[in-house]
Amino acid sequence: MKVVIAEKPSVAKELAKVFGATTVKSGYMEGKGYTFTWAFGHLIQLAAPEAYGFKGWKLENLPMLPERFKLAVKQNKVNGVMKDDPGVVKQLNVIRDLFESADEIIVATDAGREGELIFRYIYYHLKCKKPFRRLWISSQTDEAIKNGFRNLKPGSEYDTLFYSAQCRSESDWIVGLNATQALSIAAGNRSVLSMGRVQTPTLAMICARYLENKNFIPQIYYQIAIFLNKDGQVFKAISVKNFDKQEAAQKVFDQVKDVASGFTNGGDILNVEVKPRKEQPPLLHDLSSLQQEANKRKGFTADQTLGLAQTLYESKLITYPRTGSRYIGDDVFAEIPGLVVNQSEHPIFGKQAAFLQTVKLNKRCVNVKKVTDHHALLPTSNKPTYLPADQQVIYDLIAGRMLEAFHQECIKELTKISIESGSAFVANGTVVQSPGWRAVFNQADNEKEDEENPTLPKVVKGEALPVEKKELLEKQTKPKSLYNEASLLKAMETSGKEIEDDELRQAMKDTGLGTPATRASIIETLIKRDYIKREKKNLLPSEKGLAVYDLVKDKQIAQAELTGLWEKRLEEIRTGASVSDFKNEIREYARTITKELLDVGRGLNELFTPELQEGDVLCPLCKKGIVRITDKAAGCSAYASGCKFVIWRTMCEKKLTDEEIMGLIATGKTAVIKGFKSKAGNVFDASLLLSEGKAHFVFEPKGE
DNA sequence: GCAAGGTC
Repeated sequence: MKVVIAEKPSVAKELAKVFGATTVKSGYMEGKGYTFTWAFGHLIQLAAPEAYGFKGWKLENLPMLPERFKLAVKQNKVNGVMKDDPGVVKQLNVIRDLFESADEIIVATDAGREGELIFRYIYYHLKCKKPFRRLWISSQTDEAIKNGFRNLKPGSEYDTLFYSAQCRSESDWIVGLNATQALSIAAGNRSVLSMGRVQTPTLAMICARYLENKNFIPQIYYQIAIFLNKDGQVFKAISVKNFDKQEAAQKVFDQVKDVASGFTNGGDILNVEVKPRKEQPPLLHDLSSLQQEANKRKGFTADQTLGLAQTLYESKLITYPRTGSRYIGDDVFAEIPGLVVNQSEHPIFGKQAAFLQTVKLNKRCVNVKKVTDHHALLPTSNKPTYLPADQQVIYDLIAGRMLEAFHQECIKELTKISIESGSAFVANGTVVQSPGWRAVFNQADNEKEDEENPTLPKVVKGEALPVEKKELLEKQTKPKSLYNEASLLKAMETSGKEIEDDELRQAMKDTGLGTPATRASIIETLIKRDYIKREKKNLLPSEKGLAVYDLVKDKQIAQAELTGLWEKRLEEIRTGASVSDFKNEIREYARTITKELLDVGRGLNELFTPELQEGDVLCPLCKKGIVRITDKAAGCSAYASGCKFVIWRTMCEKKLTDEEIMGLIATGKTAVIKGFKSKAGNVFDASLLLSEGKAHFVFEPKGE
């Protein structure tokens, strides 16, 4: 018997269908001498530090560098305790039994690095020794599946792909877990200060943009606007030059030959330039562009959009959503006319669907070389009947984008009129002559230039027109806007584009920061860690996020380029380069970053220390308010009362043991002060311990 | 209590 294992149930079922294996069993399907089973993504993952004896978060464990990594079943948290995921265990048992009875395994996980890892981790975890061959297809049409099965590859051909995947996985573990624990421990182990190859550069991007925006000093500049009249139609022209100084602008303003200054026709038309501009339709959606569009239009978060798309996918209304490709192959293109027909009744774009049936389809999105693990998002041949409003929005974005992508160019006419009236002016206007793909959603093009005319009258070179009005405009330069989810997702995708090195940039372009499937969860992680928060549509760093950013911004772990560097090496490993060289470098880097973070992380203590104001607490002895003294250089704060007792606490002070506290209490007095709030938002109770002329505040975070 | 990567 041959056992086919897919990455997810939907793919296994598609494959089974093509083979006519229709008997449905628990966790697999069978027929015609084949069984088709599936995983749910990563069932097996690298074991947690505890598996290597690293118990708790302790300085002496760091850096954690397991000699050989162990594999473990994916875990879930149940009532605060990690347990093997029961659904995963059940499916693994199915897979184990099938593998045991198999003559041969056919690996049909997604055609990519992670797909290979998903299978190999299961295979090695089960200690399976059966021979396996690899199915490598990037679409699930019958033709592609049949072809793929006729061309199964020896499993060993993908060994180097597995090594690169394993390196990715282990490196993220080594760097992420060590850096996280190092920073958290250094900052006093009061909360999780997570770090990672993807999340930290993402945080850095948000913080850097926030600071740039906040510290931006707007420059004032001046322009002059004049309004000309052509047979009753008024249009606006702007001075060609911008002026930094008001006086210079005023001088030009005074020279304008307007009607009020006694010039009947003071605007000389020097030139009229008319240029057509063709706008190609946008590419089909991948997950990231869908998330961006849904965020821009409807304010959906990346996470919401992913969830809605997943539901539509499970209802078989759209193709696989976690795709990073915006292209399809010729096999899928053959199905497009039918899919277009399906949209003919659609209330928003049914007419355009009907129109598309009468013209030749634009093949811009058809390029099988640009199809990666999965092709671009499309509606399926199933027609939705009723959908909840939010699902409908996502469905429409996908179906509408399909119509746009195969539609015709939008043709615009750009007109530029050059005018002389004391000095040089220019009037710009754009007229859409043929909307083409823009007719699908019929939405205004929001990328119009500043001060542009909606329509311009027909004027000819050599004419002179009256200048009816003039205005002196005071303007300000604007900072780059804060990140919102749409612009952040885009920046995560293309962070490679700002890299000079060509090869690096190429490696970066295919991957970006994170993957389509994980970007939404990276954003959610940053929010969960209190590093960033949503404010209206924007993503803003918190005080905690900024403090962490400030400590790590110059380190490699905060650079988006790190992913590019890794990708380049991983690709080399895939083509046969040494695995151990890379692994050794990663270990070395983990030692370095651990040391560095342990060192600088102490600076974060400040974040977790309550801010006391004078008068907040009265000294139990002299009844006077306390004052805070901070010595930034030493990284210490002290609190002092007016009486002979000096109340103090240093930031870097060792936490007192229970015995020590009991000893203090035995000799002195205690007072408990409740509910201090630190900058990071943690609430503390403090015990004030008085002893031998000194007193200590002992802060304990609440509810941890 | 940690990463990033999949997917339900």
